[in-house]
Amino acid sequence: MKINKRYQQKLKTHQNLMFAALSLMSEEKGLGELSLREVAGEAGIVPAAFYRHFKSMEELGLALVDDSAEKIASILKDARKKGAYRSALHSSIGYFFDYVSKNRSLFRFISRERNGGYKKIREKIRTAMETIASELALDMRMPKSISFADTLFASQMIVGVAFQRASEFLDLDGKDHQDIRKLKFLTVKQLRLVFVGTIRGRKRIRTKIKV
Amino acid sequence: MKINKRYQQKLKTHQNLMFAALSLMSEEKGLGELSLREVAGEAGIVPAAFYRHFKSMEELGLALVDDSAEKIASILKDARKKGAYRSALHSSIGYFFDYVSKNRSLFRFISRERNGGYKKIREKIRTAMETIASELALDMRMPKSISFADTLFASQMIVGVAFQRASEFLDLDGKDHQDIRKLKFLTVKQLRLVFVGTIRGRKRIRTKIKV
DNA sequence: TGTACATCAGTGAACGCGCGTTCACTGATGTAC
DNA sequence: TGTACATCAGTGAACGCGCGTTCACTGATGTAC
Repeated sequence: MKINKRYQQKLKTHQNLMFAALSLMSEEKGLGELSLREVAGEAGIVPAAFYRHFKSMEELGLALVDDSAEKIASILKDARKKGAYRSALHSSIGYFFDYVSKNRSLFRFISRERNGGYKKIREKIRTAMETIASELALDMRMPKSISFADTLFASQMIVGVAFQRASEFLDLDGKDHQDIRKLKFLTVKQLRLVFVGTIRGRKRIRTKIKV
Repeated sequence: MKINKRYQQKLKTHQNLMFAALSLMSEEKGLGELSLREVAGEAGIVPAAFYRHFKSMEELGLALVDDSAEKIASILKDARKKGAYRSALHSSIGYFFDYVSKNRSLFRFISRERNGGYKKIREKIRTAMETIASELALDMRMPKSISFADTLFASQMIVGVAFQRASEFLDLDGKDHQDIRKLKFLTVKQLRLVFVGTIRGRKRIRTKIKV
């Protein structure tokens, strides 16, 4: 009973193409700035063969969102497991930024295409972020007085904050140790504010607020 | 005393180029997807003449950030003035989304390039957002117990939320009236949470929080 | 197992196209006298 | 005011280049008998 060699090779090339695209993205280049030819070249196939796998770069991008979202979700799940006995916010944040640092292209891709690139891709990323937030909400231990709806809303904000800060983090990139410390501090502060707002926001406040 | 006709014409073309670039951006195209030739064409000059004004598209982009940030800042300032006697958050939000709707390309450009495009442009946008947040902080009436530093931090979050939601708003674009209502509702809720978190966050909270 | 045919991922050449950039130029505007 | 020269925004042609896409093809792998 031989397994299908041809099919396996195709899967391999498929993955090579996605990996190639991710690798070719950088500080200055997103999906939209990549050419089909350079991606094919990097993946070790001829440009025409690209079409055996995707009908356009946009389609490759959509596949890449699926892939990246899955990886990020499992990374975060893992981080939550590891941090199970360390509930302090700032140590969780430490883990998170470590992961971002070790998976630059992944986070860069998602951050960049979240508001740029193709509309379909933006929408897919937003859906994926919702999914990640839902998973986070299920794992989050909030006071019993907080409804699941509020927990979910908080987790959506947390995911939003995390991705935005990850994007800023990637631009600091190794150097600027002082700036990175500041960014982490601000992230902790911002997330703490989300928790405070969620937990203390049950009662109506009356203040002169104007925006 | 004749004014300088040649210089005025140059300024005009300069503005035409920036306007052309902004107009050519759309749901699917950011600065990085525009070609020098199409921008020059739209502005009514020959490609080679582009170089009389900018040495690259990136430089045009940087000029565009200055321009857009200034416009958005004055729009927001205006909105705050108009809303001076209507302190309710949701009516301010209403004004804001109206402005976004009437200045799509402006907000689209900033949202898109904030995390995508060229690094220099990202940095310039972030600086501009800081400036806008500072101006907002000065105008914001917070309880006396809140320090200016905390007010500033809140205003930075508000600006961040506003731009992120503006970006999502632009993708709903006219249709999906129900989704737009939901988006506005979520924005109000999110901003309210920022205020609650800021005002009630003075005292330390102790809860089992894990991220 | 061996043979004959089908499948199909990847090839390689070719195409027309728009791109960024260069260059010598033009002619209206500005300046010095 | 009139003249002679300088400036310089915009021109138009040319360049070499990488692009996406098409096509008939190849040859290893898979399948039917």
